[in-house]
Amino acid sequence: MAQTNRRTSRRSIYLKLRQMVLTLELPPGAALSENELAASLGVSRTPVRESLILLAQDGLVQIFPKIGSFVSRVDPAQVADAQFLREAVELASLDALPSELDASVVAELRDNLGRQQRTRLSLEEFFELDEAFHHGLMRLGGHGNVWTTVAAAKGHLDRARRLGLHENVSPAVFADQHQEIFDAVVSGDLALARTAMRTHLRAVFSDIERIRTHSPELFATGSSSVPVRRNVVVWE
Amino acid sequence: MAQTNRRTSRRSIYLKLRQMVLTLELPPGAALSENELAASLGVSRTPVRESLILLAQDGLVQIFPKIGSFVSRVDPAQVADAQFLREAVELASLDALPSELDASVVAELRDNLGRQQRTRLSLEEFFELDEAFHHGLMRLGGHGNVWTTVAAAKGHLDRARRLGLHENVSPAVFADQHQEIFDAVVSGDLALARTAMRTHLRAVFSDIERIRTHSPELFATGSSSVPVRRNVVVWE
DNA sequence: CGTGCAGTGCTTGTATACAAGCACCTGTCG
DNA sequence: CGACAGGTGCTTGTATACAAGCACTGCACG
Repeated sequence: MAQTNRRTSRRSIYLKLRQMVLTLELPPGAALSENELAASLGVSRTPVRESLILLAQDGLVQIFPKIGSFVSRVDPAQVADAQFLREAVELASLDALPSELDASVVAELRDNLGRQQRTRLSLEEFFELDEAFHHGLMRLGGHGNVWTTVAAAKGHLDRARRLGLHENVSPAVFADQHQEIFDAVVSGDLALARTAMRTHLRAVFSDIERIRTHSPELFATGSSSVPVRRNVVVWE
Repeated sequence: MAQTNRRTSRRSIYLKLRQMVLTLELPPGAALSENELAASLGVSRTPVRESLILLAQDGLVQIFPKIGSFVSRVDPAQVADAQFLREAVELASLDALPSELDASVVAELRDNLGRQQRTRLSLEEFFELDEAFHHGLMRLGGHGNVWTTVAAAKGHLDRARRLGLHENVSPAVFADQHQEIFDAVVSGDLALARTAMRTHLRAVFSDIERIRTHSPELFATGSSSVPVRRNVVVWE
C-alpha cells in the first residue's frame, strides 16, 4: 500500500520503531523523546519526528503537544474494533475463495504450517508465521492487498495478543487451529472453514480480558489518558 | 481514532488537503509542491510536508524523493480492495445489530433519509449525508469507531464515486436504496437488509468501470506510474 | 542535422535554530 | 510550617538553511 519503497531514513526508522512497539520492546506508556531517539539513532530530529507522526496516525503512539510522546496504552475498545474488522474481512475472504486454489500459495501455506509445529519456536518466529499464514489465506481469495489495511488497523490487537502469549499459553493450540482451517479450505468445505476461522479468531480475542486483569497498567483506563512526564535524570 | 485533537496547523492543513483531494478539487495526477503550498497557506514547509506524509500513508498522495509529490491516480485495484473491505465490514455490522435499536440513532437516520430526498441537493451535500448514513448504520451495530478505519481506507473508492456522480447518475437512485436498507433494518429483516446493502454497494462499484472508459487519464495504468515534472513557468 | 554534455532550476531529505508551553523544583514570604 | 511565585529544563511546533538528485534546456561538437 505504501508507495515509497525508496530507502529513506524516515522509512527505516518508522519500521524499526513500529516493530519495537508491536513487540512490546517499547512497552505501552513508554515515553518517546524525539531528541533521545534522534541521538541514539544518530540522525536529526526531523526523520524521527516524521516517523512518530506516522505511528501516531497508526494509533500506536500518542503525541501531546508541548508535553511529550508516549507509546499508547492498549485500548480495549480499539482491540475490540480491530477484532471485529479482522473477523469480518477474513471471513469474507473465505467466501471469496475460487474453486481452483493457487497451487503455489497452497504449498507455501503447507510449508508454513509445518514450521509452526516445530517445538523450538520463539514467540517472534511464531508471530511471523502467524502473520504469513493469515496473509496467505487472504491471497488465496484474491484480496492479499487488503491484508495491509487490516494489519495496520490491528496494532492494538497484536500487542494484546503478545501480552497473552507472554503468559503461558502455548502457540501449539493456535497452530492446530490454523491446520484445521487450512484443511477445511483445501477440502472445499467453506462452512467448516468459516466456523474454524471464527473459533480461532475469537479464541485469540478471549485471552485479552484475562491479560487485562493481570497487567492493567498496560491498558488505557477509559478516556482519561494521563501523560506522565518522565523523571529528569540529573548527572553530577 | 486520531488522538491529537489539539489545534495545530499540521492537522488543519492535513484535513484541508485531504478534503481537496477527496472532492477532486485537487485532481488525480496534480503536482503538489511543498514550497507552493507553504507559500499559499502562509506557513513554512514543515507543517505542509508533514501533512503530505500523512496523506501519502493514506494512499492519496505519492511522494517521489527528489522528484515531486503528486495526487495519486485512482488505482482500480485499490478501489476494488476498498470495495471488498467496505462490503465485508458493513455486512458484518448488519449481522451484529442488536434486537433493540438505539432510538436516537434511528431518528437521526430517518431525518438523514428525509434530507436525501430533497430535490435541490448539491453533490457535496449528498456525499455528506451518504457518509453519515452509512456511519450511522454501523453505530447501530455498535461498531461506529470501525467506520473511521473503513473511511480512511476507501479514499480511492470515494474519488471514483465522485467521478461517477459527476457524470449523469442521479443521487436519487442511491437515496432510494438507502431507504430500502433502512426499512429492512428497522423491520428486523436481516436477510433483506444484507441483500439490499450488497446490491447498493455493488451498484456504486459498478459505475467505476464506465467512468474509467470516459476518463482514463485519472486512473493509474498498471504499475508504471509516471511522475511528470510540472512545466516551469518563467515570468519576465 | 544529430548527439552528447554541462548548466540550471526545481524537487524532496535532512539538519539546525528558534518559539511556545507545560511541570516540576526551589526559594521566599506570610 | 504551608503556600505561592518564579526559575529551570525538558517537551513538541514551526521556520529556515543546507544537501543531494532528477529532468529539462540549450549549446557545442562531430
